[in-house]
Amino acid sequence: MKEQGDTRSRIQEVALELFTEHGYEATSLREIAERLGVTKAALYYHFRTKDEIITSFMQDRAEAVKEILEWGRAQPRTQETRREVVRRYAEMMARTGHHRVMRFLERNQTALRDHPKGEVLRKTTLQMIDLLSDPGDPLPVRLRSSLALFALHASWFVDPDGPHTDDERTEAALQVALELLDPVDRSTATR
Amino acid sequence: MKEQGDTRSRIQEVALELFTEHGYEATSLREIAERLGVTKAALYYHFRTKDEIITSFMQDRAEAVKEILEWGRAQPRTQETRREVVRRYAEMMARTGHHRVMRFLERNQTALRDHPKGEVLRKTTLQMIDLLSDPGDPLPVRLRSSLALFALHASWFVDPDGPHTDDERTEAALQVALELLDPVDRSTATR
DNA sequence: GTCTATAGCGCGATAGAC
DNA sequence: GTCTATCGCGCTATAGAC
Repeated sequence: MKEQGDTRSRIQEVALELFTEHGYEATSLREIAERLGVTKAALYYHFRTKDEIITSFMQDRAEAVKEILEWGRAQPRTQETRREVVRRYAEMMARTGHHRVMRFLERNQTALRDHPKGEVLRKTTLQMIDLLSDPGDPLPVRLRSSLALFALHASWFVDPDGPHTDDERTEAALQVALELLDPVDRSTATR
Repeated sequence: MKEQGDTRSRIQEVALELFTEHGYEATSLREIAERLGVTKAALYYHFRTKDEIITSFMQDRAEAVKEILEWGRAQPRTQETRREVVRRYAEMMARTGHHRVMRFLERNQTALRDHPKGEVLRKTTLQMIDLLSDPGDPLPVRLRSSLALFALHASWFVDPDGPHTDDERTEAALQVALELLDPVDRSTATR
């Protein structure tokens, strides 16, 4: 996903928005073309299929997650490593607009069920959860790990009309995710 | 959604499963009919449109949530009320299979974007969040409320191949949701 | 690099027999 | 209550002109 304003990038930009807003299957190439002021056939010059449009931006998102994953696996399996993994994920997210692609993926889970790149991206997310807790841990622990990761994504869509800045969203996401990762002992804690 | 095995119920059952698994738009009436061993035309005897199939099971889910919502609004706006709202939601969920319809809704967000019943169900969920925290509360608080509700749904889909019983899922969901609702003061808490 | 025109297909939905 | 047969539509994708 380049920031450049060439036709190829503009197609990706508009497609990601429409696919997220109205759904991948529900969005026709005609709609994308109309929004851009060109015809369907023009899109086929830049992308060989409708599928290739989404492949193009899911690819590098999966690679960004894999990078964090590999760093985490090379570290000792401590709680501090887990905290750092979450911090790196949050930082990457804020830096790359990762959450926009994740939202697209989330809202088109069913349509992308058998999509190779969708599967890869979903699988890396599951591996992130397995890095934040052990697969054999009790269900509440597993649930908290899943929610920690989900919190990072969800923070961008809570109170969408609220006055929250991007920095506030990143900070809130990180705070809540870290809480979920290190639940305090409630039997001795003060309220 | 009756438990009876008549054709109408079986259509709803199969449709909900396929719509959740492969997506509403991606699932054709032909597929549903084939799975049931009948023809498309037979479906049209029981439901006038494809749309009506999903309307039929989203309707009463929205009403179940509204019931809890109305009870909660009639109570004093205390933390104990909020806890009880979450408990009642969890109980209703375990009792009615609510989570299956919520998962369907979640995974077909885009397709159901302009669907009247989908909007109602989504709106009642947002109103639940507004019951668990004030719309003006700081972002982390809002995020926790959203996650509390999401935890109740998500608990059914974490570790899908794990050995967890329905009771364990309900209990874990409730525990984590209540934690999110009443975060302890970490500055004085013991780890 | 973008156009017009169209092929080819599967969809939701309907008509009417049994 | 379920069948066969079919209609009309909009979709992805392609061919070939400019």
